[in-house]
Amino acid sequence: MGRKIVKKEGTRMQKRARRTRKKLKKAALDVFAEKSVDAATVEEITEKADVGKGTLYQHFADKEEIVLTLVEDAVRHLIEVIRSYETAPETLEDMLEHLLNAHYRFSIEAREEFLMLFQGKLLLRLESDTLDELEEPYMRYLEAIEEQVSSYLSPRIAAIKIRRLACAVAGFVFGFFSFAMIGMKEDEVESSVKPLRRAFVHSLCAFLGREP
Amino acid sequence: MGRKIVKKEGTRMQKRARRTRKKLKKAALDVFAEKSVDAATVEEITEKADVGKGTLYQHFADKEEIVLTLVEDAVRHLIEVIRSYETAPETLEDMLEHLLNAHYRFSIEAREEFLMLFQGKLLLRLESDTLDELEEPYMRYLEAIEEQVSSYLSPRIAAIKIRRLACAVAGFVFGFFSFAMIGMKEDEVESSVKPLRRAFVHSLCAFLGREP
DNA sequence: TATTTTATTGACTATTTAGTCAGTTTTGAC
DNA sequence: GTCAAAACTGACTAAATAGTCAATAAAATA
Repeated sequence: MGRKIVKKEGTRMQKRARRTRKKLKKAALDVFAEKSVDAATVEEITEKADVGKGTLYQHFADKEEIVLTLVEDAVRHLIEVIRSYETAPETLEDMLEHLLNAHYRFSIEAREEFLMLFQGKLLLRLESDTLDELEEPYMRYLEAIEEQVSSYLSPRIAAIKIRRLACAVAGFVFGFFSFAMIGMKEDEVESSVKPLRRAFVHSLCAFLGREP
Repeated sequence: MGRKIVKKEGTRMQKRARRTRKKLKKAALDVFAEKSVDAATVEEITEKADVGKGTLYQHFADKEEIVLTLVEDAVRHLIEVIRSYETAPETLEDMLEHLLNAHYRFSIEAREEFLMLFQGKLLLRLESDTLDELEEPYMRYLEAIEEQVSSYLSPRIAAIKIRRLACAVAGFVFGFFSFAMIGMKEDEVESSVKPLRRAFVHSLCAFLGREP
């Protein structure tokens, strides 16, 4: 019934709707970064967005859909950051260093997205009663990492090895920050990134350097 | 009021209570391994344990307390595994390899504990509205890793560097498995552990090998 | 066995929360 | 201006869920 059909390419009205949707997404992201997705409530979101509760349901079918939307946005953004560099890295080592840097930048500049993405609930799903629609963006993310490194590798290198590399990169970044947030002060985290990055990059190169 | 005081060191009755408590803990662990702690319900737990709902509240003050208890148990168990070896590793490299092995064994042999421990919700808490009582076991865990490696290191080495190492180990293990569970098949995960472990251990040694 | 103490139970309450919908406001068309 | 369409609203409903408590069962004691 009340679905938006008619008209077509309005201006004022559509602009308003887009603004509202944006406010909702921003508010939801903030909430999801603080609490687990399960613990967050729809009213927290709409209140933070300063809109009525019903408005959320005009823009999203249910809570699940806004989560999915935000995760997809965040992954798209992260992939963008991963793919962006002024000059293409020369060597595999440089590329890996770029990848770790990119993740670090992302964790700083898009803190909320980073926190939301890397809540384990989203990752460690086994008997997922929730659709694995949510896994799909994460797979795209792994594939984006693989795409970046694969051009530096002999095409003879086994796909599984590249997959391992991607898991190692993603896992290390995500895991390290998780524990660093518990065990370190803010500034210690920052100063830890550089030396560990070098060491980790070296190990990954060694890993790939062996037989294909 | 209804608190267990009197008597002292009963037998039949206390045994029964202990059995019930054990059933509750086992059931709760299973549930928490599958769903996020937030999403799990008390009735799911008591039903799985095959006891009345009220029984849980005789053994635990509230949901929070059973979570905390389980996390503490699991961390104690993980630390035990980390500390156990027939012959003490000779070198730092061996010790690091042992640590990664221990984590892998733990993830297999105590799958439920592993999954519960490494749900991001438990890790990535910032504005924790929940008490940071939950963080304490994780800190103990980091410290247990530090304790293991520190005997191989010059006492002049900076504490922050050891902390970084611990975060790197914990983060890598936890993060790698999280992503591996999405991106790999069961058997691929297993075969990926060994080569990555070697590479990672090498890099950590290199990391510590530099200036103290 | 009769009595007391402890453990267990599950119906019940109070609260929270996802999702709805009739009514209101804003925008657009004429 | 008037009317229609779209966006927004928040009180409301239905369902779920944490936690309680009077009643019951099991065990210990005398």
